[in-house]
Amino acid sequence: MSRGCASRHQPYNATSTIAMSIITRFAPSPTGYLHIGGARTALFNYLYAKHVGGAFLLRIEDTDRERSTQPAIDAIFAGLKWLSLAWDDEPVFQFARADKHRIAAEKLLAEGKAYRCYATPEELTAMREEAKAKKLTKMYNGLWRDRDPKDAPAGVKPVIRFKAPQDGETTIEDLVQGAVTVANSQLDDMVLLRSDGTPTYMLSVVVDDIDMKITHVIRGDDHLNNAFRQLQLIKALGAAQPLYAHIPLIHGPDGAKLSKRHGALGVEAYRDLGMLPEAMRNYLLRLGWGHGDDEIISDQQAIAWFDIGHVGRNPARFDTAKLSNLNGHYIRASSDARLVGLIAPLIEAKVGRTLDTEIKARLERGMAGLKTRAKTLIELADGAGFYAKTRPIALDDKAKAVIEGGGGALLVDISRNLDAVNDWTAPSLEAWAKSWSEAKGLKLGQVAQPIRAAVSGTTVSPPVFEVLAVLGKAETLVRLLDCTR
RNA sequence: GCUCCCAUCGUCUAGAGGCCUAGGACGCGGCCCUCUCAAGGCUGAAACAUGGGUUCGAAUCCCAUUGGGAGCGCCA
Repeated sequence: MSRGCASRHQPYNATSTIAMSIITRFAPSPTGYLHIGGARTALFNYLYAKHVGGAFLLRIEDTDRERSTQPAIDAIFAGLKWLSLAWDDEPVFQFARADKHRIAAEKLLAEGKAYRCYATPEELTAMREEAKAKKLTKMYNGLWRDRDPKDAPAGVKPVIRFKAPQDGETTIEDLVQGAVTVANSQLDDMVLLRSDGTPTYMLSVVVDDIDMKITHVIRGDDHLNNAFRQLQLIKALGAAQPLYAHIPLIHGPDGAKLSKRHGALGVEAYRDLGMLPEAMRNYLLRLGWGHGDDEIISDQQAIAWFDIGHVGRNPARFDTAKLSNLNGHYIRASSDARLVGLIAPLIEAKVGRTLDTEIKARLERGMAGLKTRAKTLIELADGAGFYAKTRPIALDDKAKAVIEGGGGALLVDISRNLDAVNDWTAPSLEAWAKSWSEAKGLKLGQVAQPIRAAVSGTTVSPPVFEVLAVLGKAETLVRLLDCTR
């Protein structure tokens, strides 16, 4: 292939042995549902791993005991499964690995690469204010960095801080952003172990990524600034550094950050909105990544084509209209049987009873005409409702107007003549309607609309003669007669 | 405020110095098809943020400006 593997920023030969053992990971914190940005991050990690024949791992970052919840963990699993983003191996739970993290911190302490800090919250606040006044980025001023531990105040439990390099600079060769350099003087000594002995996120991520042998860290670019500190830590721990790919965040339709308070729905919300998982995947893939003029991209193609080099560097806005369009495409492409299975529960909830096999068979026969008219499964279920309703069919206002506006008067005549039609197929019903309306001096629409109104209860439906064929002669005639009374 | 990142139609994007009179898709307008509504086909309007360089040549490379975004916790 002429594009793909050799990405623009990739600093190594992708065909080397390293490509044989690529491992990516998705590492959400279970403090809420799997939101749309997380889903895309997971998708990119999954696709890249599959593209190179590597592994895609899942790690639940549940070290924040206050905010992590089991329902959130379940939601993440459910969301990934719905999207068919299957992870390899068992998920890793970060909190369960706290001992490993602590040992790493103690190792650094023993090697003089970390130190105990006894600064009080008041001192920290003062440092922050001083840093702000001096127009500095960093906050911690190294108060305990070189102080003799003997000076430690009694009764204060210390945190362990990383002794970060103070001179020089740190550069990340980011696969998406390119080389990004920051002066070490901008980075302060981060906390590794809290005073209660629990590890912080920075330490846990680094240790886990090392132990899980992660080769490619693909995540939101809100982590780009963290990457510098993490890289320093990795070096201090003597581990091999991973390759980073910081992908831009997804914004809301108005360009503002997509947050939980600002329209960032969980993937299950899109499922409930009637979106198909393959539409979601296709949409998310195209948000921040492109492959020439291709828009409709199958899973197989996505795996074959996905490369980090073509991930865009600018944030993308979430566009519901395009998602809907894609969803409509995938609904049309779905099998009739699958769609019946997906909308049956929705229809059942609405009509208040279980659909029997006869109704389901009717839905399947009518599906070809229904599915070109829906952008979501909700719309599909709405449009299919009349096939499942029991008579007499309730008419909506527009349908009522058609019947009462003169259409109803034709129905007796129509039903009597239809009774004589023996070849009950859409083409022959249409042929009958054309000749009958011509004979009566009416336009086809003047005949078709009253029939549609009576039979579907609405003024919008699949082609009406197709509907009659799907309904069958008996059901059609009783529905027509219902409207003549 | 400080550090870092980003900038092509309204939106998602193609673009790797000459293939660009800037392509595709969604959305929007028109036409066709037509029993309604869709789908489909054809078609129209619509963008390289601004200013300087570099170069024979810049959407593309460099700098500045402007505008967005992210991060600056004993959160993750």
